[in-house]
Order: sequence, then C-alpha cells, then structure tokens
Amino acid sequence: MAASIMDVARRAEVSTATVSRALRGLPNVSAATRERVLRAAEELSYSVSPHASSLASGRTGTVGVVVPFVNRWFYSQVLAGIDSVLRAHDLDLLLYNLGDERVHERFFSRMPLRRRVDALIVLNLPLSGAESEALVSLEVPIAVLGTRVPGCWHVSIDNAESASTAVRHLINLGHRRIGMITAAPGDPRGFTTPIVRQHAYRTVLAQAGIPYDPDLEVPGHLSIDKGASAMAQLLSLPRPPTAVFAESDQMAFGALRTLGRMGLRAPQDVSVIGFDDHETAELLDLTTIAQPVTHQGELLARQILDALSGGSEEPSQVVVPTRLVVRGTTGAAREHPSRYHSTPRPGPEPDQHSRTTAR
Amino acid sequence: MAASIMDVARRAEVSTATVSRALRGLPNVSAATRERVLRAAEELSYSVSPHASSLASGRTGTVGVVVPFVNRWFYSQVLAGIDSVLRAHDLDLLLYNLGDERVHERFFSRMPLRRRVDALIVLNLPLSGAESEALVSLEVPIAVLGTRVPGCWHVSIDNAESASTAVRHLINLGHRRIGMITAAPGDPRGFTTPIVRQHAYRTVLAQAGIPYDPDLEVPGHLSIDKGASAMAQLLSLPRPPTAVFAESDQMAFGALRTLGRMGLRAPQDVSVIGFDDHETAELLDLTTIAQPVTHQGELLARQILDALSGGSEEPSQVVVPTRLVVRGTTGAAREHPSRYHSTPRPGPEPDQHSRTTAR
DNA sequence: TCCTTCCATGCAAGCGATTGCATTACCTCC
DNA sequence: GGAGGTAATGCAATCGCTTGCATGGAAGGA
Repeated sequence: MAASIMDVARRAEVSTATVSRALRGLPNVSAATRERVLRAAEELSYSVSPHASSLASGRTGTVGVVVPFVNRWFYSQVLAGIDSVLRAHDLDLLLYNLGDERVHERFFSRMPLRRRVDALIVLNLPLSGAESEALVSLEVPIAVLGTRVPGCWHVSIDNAESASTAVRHLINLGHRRIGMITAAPGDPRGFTTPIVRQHAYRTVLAQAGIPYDPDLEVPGHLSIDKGASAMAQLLSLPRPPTAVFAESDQMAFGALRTLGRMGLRAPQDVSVIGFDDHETAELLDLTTIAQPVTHQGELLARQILDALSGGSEEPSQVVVPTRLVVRGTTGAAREHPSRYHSTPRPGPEPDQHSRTTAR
Repeated sequence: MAASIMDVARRAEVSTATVSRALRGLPNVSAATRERVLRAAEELSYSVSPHASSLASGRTGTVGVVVPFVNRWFYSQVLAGIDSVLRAHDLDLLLYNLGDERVHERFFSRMPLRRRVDALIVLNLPLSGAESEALVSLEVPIAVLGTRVPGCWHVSIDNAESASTAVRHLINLGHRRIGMITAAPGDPRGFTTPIVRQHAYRTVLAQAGIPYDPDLEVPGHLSIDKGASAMAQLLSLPRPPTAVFAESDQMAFGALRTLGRMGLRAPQDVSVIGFDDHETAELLDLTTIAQPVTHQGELLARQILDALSGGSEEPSQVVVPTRLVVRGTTGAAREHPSRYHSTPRPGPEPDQHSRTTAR
C-alpha cells in the first residue's frame, strides 16, 4: 500500500499541513523540519496523490492536448515539442486524438476534460463556432495552433506569405502555368488554412498577370495517394502545368510518385514544391516551405505556462517564420511546355544537370 | 461555476448517492429516478469531477502510455491504435514521452504516475532491471510492446523469424555477400530486439553456408542519416555486399540515399530490404518486412482492458505475424559483384528493367 | 394477515490532500 | 518587563465524489 501524507506526518512528527508545505517548498517551514519531512517521505517512498491534491487545491497539474491525428508526422512533431516543455515543468499531458468523425463529435458532446485539465492546447483542428465556444466555456487558458479563436492564445505561421513565396518561387523560375494541389474542398467548419493558401496562390498569379484557371486547382486531401491522383489529374489536362505547388509535402510525395510512374522527372518535366519540410522531403530532394514544427509545439506550451502563472494577461499571438528550402524538384521552366517527350520512354535520358542549377 | 453532484441531487430531489448510482448506470435505481437524475444533470450540464471520483473510488480512469519517441512514425502509429481503443472505453490517455536521457532518468527516479493511472502501456523501451521492477512495483497491470517483462502483458512480433525471412529473401535471390545495418551497438539496458534480429541474421547466413564477416554488420542507429553513413561504410569495404538488410525502414531510406548519391541503383547494384513498412516505403518502392503497427497498439490497449476488468488473469502474450512485402529494391544477385561500374557516372544508363523482375 | 425478501434510496464515513485561521514560541524594541 | 511582531506549526474544514450499511416500503409466500 502506498504511503499517505498521514504516514509521513507521523514519521516526521509533524502535522499533515506541515508535510504538505514542506514538500511543496512553501516558505514558513523551518529548515530542520523540512529536512525531517523530506527524509521521512524519502524513506516511505511517498508521493502525493495527484487526485487528492487537485481535489483540494483545484489545480490538476494537467494540460489537455487535442490533436486531429497523432499518427501524422506534423502533429506528432508538434506533440513532441509540447511534451518537452510541459514535462520540464512537471505538467502532465492528457492526449485526445480526434482522428475520426465519431470521436470528434463525442468529444464535443461530452466534453470529457471539463474539470480535468488546467489548460488546453488545440492543434489545427477544424472547429465549428459551437465547438470553439464549448472549449472557451471550459474556462481554462487555451492555446490554439493554426486557427484563430477569440480569447485564446495562438501560434501560427503566416500562411498567406508562405504560400505566396512558394508560388513566387515558381514564377521566378519562369513558370507561367502553375497548378496547385490543395488540402480539401471547402470544409464547412472553420479550417481556414487551405483557404488562405489558395487565396494567396490566386493573388500571386494575378499579380504576375497570369490568368486564373480553375482546372489547375485540384484537391489532394493531405494524403500521399490523393496527392498522387491530383497530380495525375493535372497531367491529363489539355495544357498541363509546368510547375505544381502542393500545400503539404505528403501530397507532393504523391505527386512525385505519379510523375515517376509516368516516366516524367522533376524538375525537367514538371517542377514541384511542397509545404512543411517533412522529414522525407530531404530524402526525396523536394523543394518546400519549411516551418518550424517542434518549435511551434514548444511555443504553445510556453504560452500555456505563461497563462497559468501570469494570471489574466492578454492572450498573445505568435507568428513564426517559414523559409523556402530549395532542393532538387524545382527548376527553370522549359521553353516549349506543350509536350513532355521528344522520345518515348523507356530509353536513355541525359543525366540531371539542373539540380545544381536549382540550388 | 461548474455544477457539483449536490446541485444535481437537489434538483432531482434525491441524495447524492442516488445521483452517483444513476449516472454510472448501476442497478438498484428505479427507471423513473434515473430518468429524473439524468435530466437534472443534463440541464445543469453537469459532469463528474474525475478527481473527486477517483479519490473516492481508487480508480483513475486513466492509462499511462510511456513512449520513447512520440515523433517517430512507428510509435505515433502505435499510439493512435492505443488511443482508439482506450477512447472507445472512456479511458484517458496520459502520455509520457521519454525521448531524452534526462527525461528518462527523471521519470524513473520520480515515478510520476504512481497513483495516477490504473494501468500502464510501455512501448519498446530499453529498460534496466531496476526500471522494470520500478514499473512492476506500481502494482497496476502493465502491457509492454517488444520487450518481455515478467508479470506483464505483452505484444510483439516474432523478430527472429521476421529477420530470418528478410535475410532468406536475399539469399534466395542468389546473394551471398549480405550486409546488415543494425539498430545500435549493445545497449547495456535490456533492449533485446536488435540482438535477436542480428542473431537471426547470423544464423540464417550460417545455415546457408555463408561465412560470417563482422565487417558486414554496421550500426545505423535507427535514423536516416546514420543509415546513410552505414551504407557508405559498407560500400567502402574491399568486398562490398551485393545486398543489405536494414532493420528499420528509416535506415533503409538512408541507405538508398547513399546509393543514389553514389550513382548506384537498387536492386541492380545493391539490393536493399528494410523493416516496418513505413508509410514512405511504398513511395520509395522499398522491399520490407511489414508489421501491423496500429494493430499492435490496439492489442496492447485491449490487453489492458482485459486486465482491468478480468481481475487476476494470467498475463497473456500475443505474437503478431509479419509479412514480407516485395517491392522494387531487391532483385537477383549479379554475376560478378566485384565492381559496380563498367562506365563511370555521370552518363547514360539503361532504364531499370529488373523492377518487374523483382515483383 | 403476518412474516420474509428484495428493491430503491438515504446516511454518513471515508478518499488524501490543501489552506485559512488560530496558536504558540521567540525576538525585538521601547 | 510588557507590547507588538514575526516565524513556525497545528487544527479542522473543505474539495466532490463513492460505497458499506441502515432503512423503509412494497411484493410475495404461507
């Protein structure tokens, strides 16, 4: 049986109140007494009951983290960042993975973390108005990644600027026919990131005097396979793009696969740029927009720490910078983009030279 | 202020005891009363205080999950599996990411989940004897992935058989000079998986009458970069291998990168087989040993559920099957493996034909 | 009709901490 | 030497629930 605070009190010959204070490092405890209490606790290998403690104090020492998909690279990275900071401050991490729709609904209908957490971190979740209200009504500090929710702390990247950079990179390489593989078609809930990026894509094209062509926007649903299909669709257009911006690396990977299977190469035939700087991006030599992933998790956790200690500060909003990482899948536009091959595949092809060019 | 059980009791005009029983679906509550209580709870949007509840009952409704690296693909997949099962049974998931050494030590010295969880799931962690004892001394059911710990539930793959299959696959393709990129050099703690696999590798070679060559075993530390270096090292041997078994896909990816950078191809120059069937494996057309990842997580969670409900059953041990997935990076051994190139790179090279051969 | 059973419910004692307030002891300063 | 302070400690209420036991009433059996 685990020792209780009473056992420690008896052994140290003090009251439980003193034990509690000594163990938590409060002032008003003499050095000698503290020493005695610590020893007693040590000898009994005592540890406080977190439940009793939070029942009495009202604090839970726990932060809830709500994630759409733990098993996706991006979220697991962010999670690692959050964890490292929370852990360093002895806060526990209660994980809620909302992957599937049913779980998502159930979560919001039952609100299982009411009274269970001191604060909440929400990752990049499409939230309906009612849902964000439900969260706010928990009356704990909330830090949100990606989406902006009134009254909540907030970390994000500048999606408009980042997407613009990606598209501008392609334009600067001479491309005029530029496709975009988008995340998803209009989600009714407030998942604004794809919308912002798409808008940036259109704006930059317009600024460059390139006419808008809806056929060049194809949804890839953030997955490799769907990204692959999206690329296939783009390549089957009467006038296929010479460059493609995929708003996630995963989709870009799919796009590259399609390219490979069709015997085409990046960047000679089609330039491809992704978004995220996924760990595999380097492996595949994918040009992409890098965002600091783990770091965003750390920032979120730090905001929570501030909120928890600082009291009633104004929620802060942090925008972290992204950066264009040029690798081997983007290159100068070809002169005559109307057809891909002069000679049919298979057959000998010149070695890639433009890789060096691209760097 | 959140409503307490007292408020509900008053509103439903019953005692708190009855409220408690009604809400938890215990028998001994009349249908009419239950109805009344549920309505009252609903109207007050009441939810039980988990802390008070577990303080009173001794159950926490929480399962601790200890993970070495949440941000690695494998673990995040397993975690998703665990989560889905726990969630379905309304158990909370308390995450402990033990990534770095300091966190690991601190975890075991403070045992922060004493009294905090009803059960524990430990993923593939290298544990010293003292550490596993510390876990067992928590006196809660424990399910362990990978390593076997006496008295604990257990899920794993048959590492010996799986590794043997991988090596046999290479031998059957005619390879005689087969390298292995191993996880890590002897970890003092009980991380046995790499040892078992290495042993299988040696055994199978011996059975095939292939002499043992220690130079062909190179550590790749489970990372892409280290895997890449390992491959480089293998290729710089006086007699390089014609095939390589990397005991994780990540390391295999690194190996493929090295191959690519050296202008070599898989499988024409070197066959490569990985382990895990990482999501990127398909993308890179990597032959590998697939293990059911998410499923193992589900199994672990289910074992915990059994343990929690069943009482004092004997801990069960489940071994899940793996399967060889032949893709494009393994192929028949070349006839004269002493040199790779007749012509130096760069230069035109014939298209890969053997891909079809390999399938 | 009276005595058992049994079901539904209430009472109240915990569960193991935290914390406001009271108390004691010891200084310090006039 | 007494008033006023301060630092260290104890007392006991409290947090919000669960649960063993007691109780009352209705149903069933003889």
